[in-house]
Amino acid sequence: MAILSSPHRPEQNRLIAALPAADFERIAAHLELAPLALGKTLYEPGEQLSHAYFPTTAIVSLHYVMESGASAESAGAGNEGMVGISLFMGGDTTPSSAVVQTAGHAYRLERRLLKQEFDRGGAMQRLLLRYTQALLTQMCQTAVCNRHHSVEQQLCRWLLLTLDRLPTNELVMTQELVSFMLGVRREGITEIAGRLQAAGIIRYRRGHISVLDRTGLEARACECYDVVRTELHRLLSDARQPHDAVAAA
Amino acid sequence: MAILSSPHRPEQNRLIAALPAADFERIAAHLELAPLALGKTLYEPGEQLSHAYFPTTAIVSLHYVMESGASAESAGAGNEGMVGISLFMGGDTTPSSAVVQTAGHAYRLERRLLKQEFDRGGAMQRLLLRYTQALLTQMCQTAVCNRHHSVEQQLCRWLLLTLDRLPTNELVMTQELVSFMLGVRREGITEIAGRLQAAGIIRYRRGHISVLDRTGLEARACECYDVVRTELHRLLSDARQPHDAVAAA
DNA sequence: ATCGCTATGTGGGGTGGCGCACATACGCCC
DNA sequence: GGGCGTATGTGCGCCACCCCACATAGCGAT
Repeated sequence: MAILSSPHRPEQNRLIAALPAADFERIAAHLELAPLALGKTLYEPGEQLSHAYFPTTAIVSLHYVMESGASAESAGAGNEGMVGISLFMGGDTTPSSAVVQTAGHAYRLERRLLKQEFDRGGAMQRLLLRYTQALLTQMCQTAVCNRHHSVEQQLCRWLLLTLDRLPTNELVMTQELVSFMLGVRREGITEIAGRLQAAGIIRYRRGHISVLDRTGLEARACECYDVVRTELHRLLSDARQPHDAVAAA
Repeated sequence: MAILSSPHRPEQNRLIAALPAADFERIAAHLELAPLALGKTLYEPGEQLSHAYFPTTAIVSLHYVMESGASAESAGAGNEGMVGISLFMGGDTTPSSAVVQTAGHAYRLERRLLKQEFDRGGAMQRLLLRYTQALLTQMCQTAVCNRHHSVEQQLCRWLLLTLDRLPTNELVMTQELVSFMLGVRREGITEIAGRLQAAGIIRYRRGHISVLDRTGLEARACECYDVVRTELHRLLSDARQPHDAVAAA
């Protein structure tokens, strides 16, 4: 219960951290720390968010549930991004939902304030649009990956992407939950996890998965991990560049 | 060779048609008609487009080609949309490519003019962002569809989406090309097409596919078609609403 | 009308992932 | 520290889809 000197800071979210001081200060007072419990649904299809969420330690899965009940993740969002694209893209809602995949915290910003800040056309807009493009890449990659890559490759990709959003090398996560995220059978995950453990790449016990050999994981993952990671880095690393640096080209 | 009184008009593209007169007139003179030949690549991974394309009769497939050579479409763009999201989203490039799937025409607008218009923060920005959200929905749906639905369902979905972008009920398209779009085996398409023809839903001959029974096609397609279509309609039908009509809520 | 390229048809063998039905065992809670 | 709920392990049979190797036939070009 660290009431005083909370260990939480908005800058733990990389989008917020990338904001110029002036922009940050304008919204800082309105950023509200919210604990996100595992399994909590941030929004359901067609439901409008009251706030945008900027995760610091939590990870949120953008999920689509089909009529049959089957589902799959199309992308995830952790400290590198935010949840609530539709608030500034103009659609207000989406047909997908957002579920907390790893418990933790996020800072949230009221819808109107986000929109207001976005409409200034400054750094926040630039950042959010670039992040949205990174999200597009992630979804595109998920689509193609689902088509062509084995479940083992996809599991490795997913573990790496999740790991990149965490400070430790341990995921608090049952195999059942992982299978839910990937939209595959739980038994399939069990079998593959067994293989990976036998190879010394991961170690797990009930509800915990530790990555021992990141390189090994990368070797078994498909190219999709690299594409998503590289593209995210590219889009956000030079996010402070002037809006139309391209005009120089 | 209708040199005089060209049958082409920019308003055949629904995004352009949705622009208010003032915005349209500002760019009208700069819209350049471009023929898009089947198979032409508009951009490759990492390559910056010089123009944004607003298809009228052409259809462009947003495609991702993997290291292995396998590939799949993550979304398509026809007269309901445009090609060149990354020009205004700030990333300039994407890791995917864009290939002409159905020959036809598109109006193109120079990169700088598009960006300039986008940065006005007016109707064009609103429209492009909403369209981008529709594209996100399409990719998300493709991802989940690739995971859970049969090739037959996916083919039906794809035929319907393509049909919606065409004035006729006939696709000029070999089965091989269709299989390339969906990222599946050509033989699989042959077999399914045979079934659909036997059921009187389609009729085909070398390089041509005619849809005879749209309802039958819808019955065999997965829900994904409806989700994508409905969401596109929702996002673009009220695109003329004030930017923050939501504030009234 | 014929030729030849390319699109379509067909079959066989292989396999990854699914669904189901359990056995086992970890670890939290009392 | 024993018990129980839940997470993990395992073994089937099955089917959609894959890969490969051809046979056939439509249709444009000459």
